[in-house]
Amino acid sequence: MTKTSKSPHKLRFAILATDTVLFSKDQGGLKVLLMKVDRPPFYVQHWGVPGGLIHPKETADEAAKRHLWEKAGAKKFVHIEQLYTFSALDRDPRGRVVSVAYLALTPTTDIVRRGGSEVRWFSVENLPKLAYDHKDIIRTAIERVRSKLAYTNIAFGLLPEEFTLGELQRLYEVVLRRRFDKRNFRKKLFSLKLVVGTKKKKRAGRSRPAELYRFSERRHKVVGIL
Amino acid sequence: MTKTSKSPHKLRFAILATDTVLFSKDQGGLKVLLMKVDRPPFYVQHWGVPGGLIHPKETADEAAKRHLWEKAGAKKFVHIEQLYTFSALDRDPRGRVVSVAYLALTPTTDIVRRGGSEVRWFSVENLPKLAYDHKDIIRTAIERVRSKLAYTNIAFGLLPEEFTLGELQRLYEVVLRRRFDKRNFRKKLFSLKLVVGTKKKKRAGRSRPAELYRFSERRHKVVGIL
DNA sequence: CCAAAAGTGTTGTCGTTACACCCATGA
DNA sequence: TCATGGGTGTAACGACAACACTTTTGG
Repeated sequence: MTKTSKSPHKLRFAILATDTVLFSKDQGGLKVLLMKVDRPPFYVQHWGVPGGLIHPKETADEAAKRHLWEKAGAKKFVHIEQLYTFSALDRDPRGRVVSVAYLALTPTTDIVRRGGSEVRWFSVENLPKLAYDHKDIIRTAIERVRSKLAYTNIAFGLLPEEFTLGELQRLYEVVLRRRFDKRNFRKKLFSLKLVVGTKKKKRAGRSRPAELYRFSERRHKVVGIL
Repeated sequence: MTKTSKSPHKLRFAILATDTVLFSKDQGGLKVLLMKVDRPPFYVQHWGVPGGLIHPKETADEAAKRHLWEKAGAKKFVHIEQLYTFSALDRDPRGRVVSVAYLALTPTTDIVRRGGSEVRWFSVENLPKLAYDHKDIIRTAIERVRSKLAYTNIAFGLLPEEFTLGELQRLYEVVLRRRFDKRNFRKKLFSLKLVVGTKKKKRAGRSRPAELYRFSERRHKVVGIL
């Protein structure tokens, strides 16, 4: 029973937006992409996740992808999924805005600078002042990523096509804030046939070169890992 | 970065609604509450889940609860959670309506008849013609309930305060469409301390009376059951 | 006494954990 | 040759699966 039409203006009180939490990782840990928001009187020198209005002729998914590209210059995100819809009355002090939030993952920290506001990656451990309800949105997104690492293969969204098992394990360790046993971790990935070895080696620094692996499937798949 | 205000009318093209999939169970299995929709030319003799507009002064959650009560007379639902936001352009042929869908659970099949359209419980195995995208919404809701039975205690939403372990097990069996071993099933529930016995007995028909149990906590809690 | 569902323990298997040493490389 | 991270197997333990008989009641 979705309701109605002829749509008097009174029914169309709300503005619809999307907000997308885009994650990447570097050796330090999980990063979120934020843009500077500088809107007195409420949000001077605050930051927020990229987002914007949904247009009349696009779905929420389309809007999320478009804004990621237009606002933040992020194009190569590998995974995007709907996160939650935030509808608190006062989430935007300027008026009623309902936002469909998304979670996206990218293997790189490269972003194309396009006009507009400053864009930066922040460590999730050390976020700046956030505008609107973006703190809630980001918290929800972090919880989602954490839980999904445990029972899906989404890690592929945060790693390049080829990676070492050390990199993969470090990803799990920094995001989930716990340590794993190297041998058991590898055994699990192999027994689930989640990764396959290429024959290539990657040398890094002064230590023994590691074999490069790739995910056997690079689409979202639920498989109990932990 | 939720956007903007002063809100010219052009920005407010969409109508916001909620749609709620309310489940209950009887001995046959999972039931969904549907209301008759009779809107020529598209949806003659179709059915849909209860829902309606979000008001300017309420959140999506509030709207979902209100409509469950106002439209369907369902008051005693025990659990409600946001499911997914559906925003396809043509989901409502009369105009752009974005719907925040909810999933709710109730232990009883009682509903208070209030004015308006006919309201009925349908088995999820045998749904009628559905209006709008309600087939998608219901499918999504069924998947969600199934997966949540496996790793949370939401079953409490579908059972009365006191129930027998046979009832609980049958609930799992009909919803997940598989059989469980009685002893292992009970062992698991006890070892997780999910249920506690009252001393009361329930006699049913001509067989041995079963002890009544209750959930040790009746709030949503994630615990690996299966 | 028969039918129907409730209730109760043990054993084998398989997955998870814990654990320590050698290898290849660059400095 | 030393420091760094890569790579490998095994044994103990615990969780899960399989399995059958006795109990209580109403008819």
